Amino acid sequence: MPRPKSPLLSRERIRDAALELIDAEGIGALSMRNLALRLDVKAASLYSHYPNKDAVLDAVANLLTRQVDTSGFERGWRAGLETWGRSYHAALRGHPNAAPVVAAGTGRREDFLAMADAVHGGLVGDGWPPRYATMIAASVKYLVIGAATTPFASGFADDTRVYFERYPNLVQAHLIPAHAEEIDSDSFELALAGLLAGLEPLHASLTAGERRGAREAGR
Amino acid sequence: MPRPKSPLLSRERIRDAALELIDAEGIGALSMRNLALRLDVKAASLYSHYPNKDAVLDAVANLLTRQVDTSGFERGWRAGLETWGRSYHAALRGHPNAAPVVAAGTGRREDFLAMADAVHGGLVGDGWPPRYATMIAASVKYLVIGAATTPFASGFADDTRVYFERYPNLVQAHLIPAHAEEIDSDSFELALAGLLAGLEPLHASLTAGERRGAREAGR
DNA sequence: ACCTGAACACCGTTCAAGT
DNA sequence: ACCTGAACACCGTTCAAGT
Repeated sequence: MPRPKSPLLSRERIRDAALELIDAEGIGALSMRNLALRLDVKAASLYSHYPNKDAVLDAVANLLTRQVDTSGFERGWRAGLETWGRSYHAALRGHPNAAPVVAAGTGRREDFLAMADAVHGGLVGDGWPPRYATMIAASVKYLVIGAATTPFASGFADDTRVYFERYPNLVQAHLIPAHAEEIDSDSFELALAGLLAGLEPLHASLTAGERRGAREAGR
Repeated sequence: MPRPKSPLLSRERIRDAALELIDAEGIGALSMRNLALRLDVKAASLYSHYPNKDAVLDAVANLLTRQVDTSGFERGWRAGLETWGRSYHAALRGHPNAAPVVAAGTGRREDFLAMADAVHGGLVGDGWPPRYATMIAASVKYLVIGAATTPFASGFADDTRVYFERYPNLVQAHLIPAHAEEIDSDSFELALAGLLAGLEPLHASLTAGERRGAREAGR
């Protein structure tokens, strides 16, 4: 049945189906043939809408990136980083199987660049010199990506008894799967809070004159 | 030429060749057929030494994990985390193409568990309650994995002029490829220093009595 | 313009066969 | 025990053909 009068596919439908497939069966299950099957279509048809598989993955990554909130910088650099970090983290934790997709190849994705630009602007706008703004944005991103792609507690074997003899220090609550998610989110919050607390004196040590100079040079 | 008197392959030779291949051509180039080619052998031969491709990748990950130094905790929790974080980061940055391999599936790898156990023991031994030890170890791991798998500056297009119009805030030094590596390592150091500085008052707020109690309950 | 069938060059893995 | 050839069920991608 070639060339139906109303198209069977669209870029959005393909992208959404790809995310569903990743959520349900993991990144390993996302093949062009498998994706086509889900859309009641043949694999070759997808190439009428995306040039290749990577482009489909980019569309998924952009979709998730657009959920990230960078509006908090209106209330200062600290509130901005908190809002950004938490919403970024939440977007990835909402689709854990897709997190590595979002983490990869960030540098040439449209919506990632828009996000990075907003964050950098927010930091420079509240007095951080551009070079610090770059490093601080990178730091928070490291935490988000690390937390989303390798949650600490998950991945341990379900049968914790295996560990008892060889790894005495690890036999703690964090090996109990039921606590895993809570410990992961608490760890992210602790790290974010710790980092922001550690940056506070650095920001304070910038004199009013240095802050103004940084703001002017930043644009 | 089946069954030579002295074996052509060994687990170590296969694992080392896999790392070389990943370093030279990236993770995408590591196929069993390609790996076998490099060892002057057929793909099926590899299955006499490893049950599957994942096991080869685990061997590579374990090799890199064994380079990580957890001895610093003898000089206190802060020195321990610095030594651990830096050596972990350095091990992954030395093989950037392999970093995602090390990041994945950590929970059931022998050498990762030994490392995590040493870190946890070092933190609890210097007064952190077990639950905090878990979260702090997770935090530093997040930074290391995030920094190693998605270096901030890399991945931007070489031609930075593309960004000028649309992303005014991003047109800074960090878009210059020559500075990328320096900014990445500086960012990691800033994040680690910030996090440790932020944790200091938390550790100090634990009274001597609470510290003793934590140490006793931690084993 | 949009979908299909068939083909190409790849994969990971298995297994009987050789020594 | 260790290596091979051949096969299986998969991949991503291309392209002529159909309407």
